[in-house]
Parts: sequence; C-alpha cells; structure tokens
Amino acid sequence: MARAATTSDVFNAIAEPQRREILVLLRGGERPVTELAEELGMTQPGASKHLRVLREVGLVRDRKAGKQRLYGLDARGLRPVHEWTGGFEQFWNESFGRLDAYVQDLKQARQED
Amino acid sequence: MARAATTSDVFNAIAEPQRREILVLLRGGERPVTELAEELGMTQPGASKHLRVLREVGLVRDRKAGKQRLYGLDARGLRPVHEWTGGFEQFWNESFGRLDAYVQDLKQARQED
DNA sequence: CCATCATATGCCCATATAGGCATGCGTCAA
DNA sequence: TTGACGCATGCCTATATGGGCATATGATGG
Repeated sequence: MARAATTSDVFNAIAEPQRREILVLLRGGERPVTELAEELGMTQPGASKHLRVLREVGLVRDRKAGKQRLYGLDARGLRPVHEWTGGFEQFWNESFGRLDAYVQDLKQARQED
Repeated sequence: MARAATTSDVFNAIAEPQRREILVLLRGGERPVTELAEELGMTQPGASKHLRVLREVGLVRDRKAGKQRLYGLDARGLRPVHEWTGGFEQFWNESFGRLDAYVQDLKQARQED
C-alpha cells in the first residue's frame, strides 16, 4: 500500500528533503517557482510538484503577482510536529542505563494500574 | 524514484502514523513486539517491520529478555526534528497580512546584501 | 489575436514501501 | 530431543511517489 498519501499529512510532506529545503528558503520571504527551482538545483516542474504537496498540506500559500506566482511560507502546520516531538523532550537526555530502565519499568507498572 | 529510503532518515521514519504510535507507546516503557502489535491493532509481522525501521534510524533499541525481545525508546533522534521545526516558530504566529508580507520583504532584502 | 514568459500537468518509468501470509530461527521448558 | 512460543524474514501485490520530458494553461505586452 505504500505510505498514506503525502498530500494529507504534514509529517509526510516534510519527509522529503527537498521540500524541507524549500520551506527553509521561504523563511527568507516569498519566491517565484523558477527562483526556488534554480536555487535548489531542481527542475521547474520538480519544484512545482513539491510546492503543490506543500500547498495541499497548508505549509505554503501562493499569490498571483502579475505573470508570476509567489509562494510564501505558512509555518503554522509545523507547530503540531514541533509539539509532537516536544513530547519526547524529557526522554532524549536520558542515559538509558540500568537505572533509567528501572524507572521506566516503574512508570509502566503505574500505567497498567 | 519514490522517496529516499525510509531507513536512513528520521523524518521519513516518523512520517508513518503507526510508527509514531509505537513511539508514543514506548514512552511508557519497554515492550515486547507482540504486546505492541496487539495494543495498536496490527499484526505481529507488521509491528516487527515498523520496529525495524525505527531501529535502523535509531529511534528504538532492542534488548533480549529471555524468550522475548524488548523494544525501548531512544528519543534522541527526535531532537533534530524538534529543532528543525523550532526554526519556524517565529513564523507560525504571524497573521500573514500585508504588513507581515512587507516585513518579510525587508528581511529578504537584508539577506541579499 | 499572437508571441512569449512563468507555471502547472499529464505521462511513463523505476523504486520504495505497507500489508497479508507462511515460514525460518532462536530460546526455553519438559 | 521435541514442542511451543516470540519474533524476524521472505515473498507477492497494490499503490504512491520522485524525476525527466513534453505540453497544456494563464497572463502580459504588442
């Protein structure tokens, strides 16, 4: 079945390295497709496709500007990802030694009450 | 070409909803495969496959415990994701009105100096 | 209306899964 | 050694892209 449609999930959308690069570039302000494509070394159709995915999950907006179409960042959708990973913050500083394992066992036991 | 191998990138690993569920469950402590599979309503082989991906990107560790194999969380790999998304924090509270666009244009202009 | 520039799409190919199943493998108990 | 139990894998299928190209669409200037 492959992965669920990339088009309906921010986690999927940012799983693509080039799409992440696009988002980073857009922090600097709105850009037309061609410029993005050139700066990231990809073809124009390629950039358009990635932008479409980003647009469909709401991470970018597009605005007509004469002959061009400017893409701009709408980072609100990244917030859930930031918060989700933040839910693990207390864990990524642990040493994973015996003591930690023991503590986690206690937590688990408590959960199963 | 489909997406780059899920096996070498944390962003890809957590793009799968069920894998995220596994990570959340593991916050409660180590668990054997079968238990994870049952709690998440997936088959044992299915759980094993997801765990393999998570293990290959370093998000979980496994430890032999007699006949069982306990999987535990190693959230350190989530930190980069948290930080990457954090880099957009200043943007997700913006209103994206005209003023904001103007401000971003200024930022962009300054960047291009 | 026509030519041109900026993008978006449609197509085709190769590849990477996610799932379902059956089965191989290692460990433990009798 | 024989079973049974707990997992990991191999195999096969349907699907979802990512990329490269050619081309349809739209908007702008003459």
